[in-house]
Amino acid sequence: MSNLSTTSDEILACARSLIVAGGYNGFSYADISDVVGIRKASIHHHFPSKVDLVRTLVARYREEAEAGMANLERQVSGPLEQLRLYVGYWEACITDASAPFCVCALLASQLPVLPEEVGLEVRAHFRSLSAWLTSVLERGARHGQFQLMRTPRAEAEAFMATVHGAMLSARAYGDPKIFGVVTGPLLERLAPASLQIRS
Amino acid sequence: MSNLSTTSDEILACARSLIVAGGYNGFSYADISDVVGIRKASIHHHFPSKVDLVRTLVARYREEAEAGMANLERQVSGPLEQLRLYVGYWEACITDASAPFCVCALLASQLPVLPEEVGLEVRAHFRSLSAWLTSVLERGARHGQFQLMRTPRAEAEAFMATVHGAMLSARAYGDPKIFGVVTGPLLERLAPASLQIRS
DNA sequence: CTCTGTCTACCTTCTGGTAGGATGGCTGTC
DNA sequence: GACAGCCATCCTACCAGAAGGTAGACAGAG
Repeated sequence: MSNLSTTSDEILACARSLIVAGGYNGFSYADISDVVGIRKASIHHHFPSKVDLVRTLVARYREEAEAGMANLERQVSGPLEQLRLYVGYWEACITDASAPFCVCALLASQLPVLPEEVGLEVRAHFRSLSAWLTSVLERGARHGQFQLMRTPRAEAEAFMATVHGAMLSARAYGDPKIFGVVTGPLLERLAPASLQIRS
Repeated sequence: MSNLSTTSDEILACARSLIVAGGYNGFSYADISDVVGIRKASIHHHFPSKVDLVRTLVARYREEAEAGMANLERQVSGPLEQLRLYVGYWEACITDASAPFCVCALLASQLPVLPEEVGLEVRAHFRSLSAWLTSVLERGARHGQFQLMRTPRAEAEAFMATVHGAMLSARAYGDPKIFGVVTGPLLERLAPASLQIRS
């Protein structure tokens, strides 16, 4: 508990970036071993199996995501501003290429070949993100800041799907700007210019 | 050239469904061998390397996609109806679970770990799909059937991203209906009820 | 008699995983 | 303070199986 970055943290961070690049079957213990500078067997000491490693990694990712949402709830008042910051977060990640894809979105695409335990964590992330977006949209609609054409839930699902699709397109084109092109209009549509003055 | 379904066609079809399930690193020659009922070595006779197999597979997928778009251009007059059929095609694929994901969308998510030749084909698909959607939206806007809030290109990118995101969500939730929930409003937004009468 | 498609048999490298030994810090006891 | 024991971490060495791929034999069709 002494140093800020323990070996197991390093392993998790490394595995995360490898998963973001290529998914569950896109990396091996040997890859981590190369990057972290540790033997394969030592990784097994921290995470007995690959499933353990990835389950832990996704669980931690989920915690961070929930913490991020809670933070937006506490520190940001306006629903529109909350969504803007959420999208802005990803725009920054993609632009600086630090983590240009959501771990759970990537893993979800391979759900059929994922170990069950990992799949469950991935699904849970989708549910919790969708639930938060739903609550933000609902509040925005109540306050008259958003004009929803559907139920908050449906709009939230569409919002989430579009953000994920925008990540994919940015990767496919190899152009971070496309993420902004796709997500920008999303916010404008929810809150037409006439309602945006107060934000 | 005698039978309608040659061995190499069977291999391609099998590989396609395996890729749709788990991506490039999610299947092996042995998996195909099991399904098709042929030895691994025989697969190598048709496709010397895995890269050959997947490149061919994606190239063929692209041909089919272009043929599908050309077909819509020829046989369907209204831009709105074209988009409706495009979305409906995927809705059907997802509902009957026959091919519940776009091969290129799935591969695009793993672009960083894809062999370069495959990556090029995948990108080409994104460009051609986006170009077709742009032209459909442009035509619809000219004819007054669509109300675009952005350039046709930007709307096309958003449309494509949302469809891909909807596939992902349907998979994540394990619920085909979510695809319709997300994509339905897409069309309504482009062509508000007041303009939809004629379609 | 060649060419296509399939086979068996084999190779090399990678993969996730295990066994067991060295090191070194922490704790409890005298 | 010295010492024993314990435990966490990392190591070397190994394993079985899966990965993609090759060599060469055989059968049948043209």
